[in-house]
Amino acid sequence: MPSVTPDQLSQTIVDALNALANRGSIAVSEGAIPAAVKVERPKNKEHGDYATNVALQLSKQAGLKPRDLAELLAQELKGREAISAVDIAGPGFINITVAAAAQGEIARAVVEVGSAYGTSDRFAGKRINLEFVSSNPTGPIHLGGGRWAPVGDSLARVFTAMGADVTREYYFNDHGAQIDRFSASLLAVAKGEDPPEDGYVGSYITDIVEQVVAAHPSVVDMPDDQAREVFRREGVELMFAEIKQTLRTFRVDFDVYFHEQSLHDSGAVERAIQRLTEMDNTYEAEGALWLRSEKYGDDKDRVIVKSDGHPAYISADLAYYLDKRERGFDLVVIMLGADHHGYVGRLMAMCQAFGDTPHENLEVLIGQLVNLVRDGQQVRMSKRAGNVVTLDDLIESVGVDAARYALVRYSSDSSIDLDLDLWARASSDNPVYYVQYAHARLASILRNATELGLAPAGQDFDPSLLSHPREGDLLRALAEFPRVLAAVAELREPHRLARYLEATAATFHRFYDVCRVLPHGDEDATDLHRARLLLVDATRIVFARGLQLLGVTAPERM
RNA sequence: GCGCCCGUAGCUCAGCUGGAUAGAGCAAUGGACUUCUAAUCCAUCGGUCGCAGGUUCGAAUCCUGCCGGGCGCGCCA
Repeated sequence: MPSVTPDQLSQTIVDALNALANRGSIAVSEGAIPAAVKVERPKNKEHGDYATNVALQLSKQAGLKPRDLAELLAQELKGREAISAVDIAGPGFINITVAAAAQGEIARAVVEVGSAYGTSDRFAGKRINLEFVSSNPTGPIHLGGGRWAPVGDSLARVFTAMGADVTREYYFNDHGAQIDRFSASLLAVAKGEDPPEDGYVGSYITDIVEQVVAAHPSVVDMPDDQAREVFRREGVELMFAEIKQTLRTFRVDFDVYFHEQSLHDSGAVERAIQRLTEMDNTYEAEGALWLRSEKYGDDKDRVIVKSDGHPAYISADLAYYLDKRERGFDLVVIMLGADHHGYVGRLMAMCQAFGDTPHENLEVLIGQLVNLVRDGQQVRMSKRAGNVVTLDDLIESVGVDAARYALVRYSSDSSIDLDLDLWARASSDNPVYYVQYAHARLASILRNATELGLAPAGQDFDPSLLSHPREGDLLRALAEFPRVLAAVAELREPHRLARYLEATAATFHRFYDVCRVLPHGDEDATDLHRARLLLVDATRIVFARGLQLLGVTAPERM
């Protein structure tokens, strides 16, 4: 008997609908029957293992009352293999109970494919560029951009699991006025002066000055222009190194570190502007060159070359986007903090001005702000950075696993307050420990089984033995995993994976509480022991894979 | 003034892109370890889903208008 996943159940229902239509039992036209129907897991256990609302959806077209259509469909489904009971409830829901044997097969199916379980080819052939964090090299990574570090990385991992060809990219804004302010700030501190207006402050500035002076003692005797240049070059280099180190510590490995300066040096900016001009998407006015962004949905037209002849900030973004597309990416995703959401309109307009399709070739994801809370008080100032809270602050307070998990656990649409005391705690209050503990427990059972010389059921596996309600719950949870990964990829929402793992951890702990896996003392091992061991094996695989996709370690012991 | 995000239990947040009696953790109270990790489990308590309309078989979810909070609205980057 094949295993029953929600997708397979959906297919079974579609087949049943087609059978009814072909027989003329329902008057639904060929194309009206969907390729897939919604199969849900009812919250109420009395509503079976799975439920579908398809009778409610199709009743109007079929010219039948929902319950009558449900009745016809239920009769059609009843004879099907793997389905043990079909009931109609409420306005026309069809509640399905799956045969234990078919459900038990899920354990075998998971173990057979191992860590590949849940992957698919739905993004096969798609080349995706993910740009995230992209914190300026004028200071440590702040939490606005830092929130995207684990989220973007996790998305990359899931896209890859869906067959996509993914590039993680970090954009260094190492050109322009802010870098000037940065080097001016370094110089001022070196000379014992107050930093300039809009300058950068914080102990990290002093650190950099000390390092630059130590490496280049002569800098203190240079004229300001020369000294500023040394501070600029060396200071930015030190910030690059520090940012990369933070990311490495955080287990976020970028494939490309892209420097804004290179777009200006290579002439890419001019080429992009020329391209837009050829497409009649620019015009000159008031001494500046403008992009016709309003025509493509932006609030207003935007200056791309200022009246002083210097390119505006957006000009590099034009060139950068074009560069990504020319490198062959079908989809360009840019992840920004909420403080940059005002930029979305012009980015989308830019995309369209190049002849591309917004939301298809370019997506901009906005992450709301992250606050840190300690002792019930919002952490406002960083020792390091003076005016912002940094990713390093979070990592130092709670560790890499908890920091990654805490940032990836919530919808990016919500601003969040992270309680540092909670996330630093090694207890069940802390969701990351709760999930990791489930994995450690599973690993422990498998370890003990090995010591007992007991192996999971193999060819002789009898899936119908896994008939305990807790086993059914756990099997259905495992069957959800592919759907969860698909939702994460489609919606670009990795927090769904974290929530799934938490719910599945709870399901597993409940199973563990009442279903003894290994034989007691000198008891002989039965087929049930070995079947449950297979289920444990499958569950551990899902936790290991899920945690890996979140970039969080899956400990063997805790 | 305009735009984006949020508003769900005392607190922190989910809610499978419209489904059935709205969920979890924490906090509070009371239980469960001679057996695979108690970093666990069970029970109880806790709600006008910000407010008001609308759409339909059905709305926390979609639409409109208010209220409240966050963040933005530059020839800065």
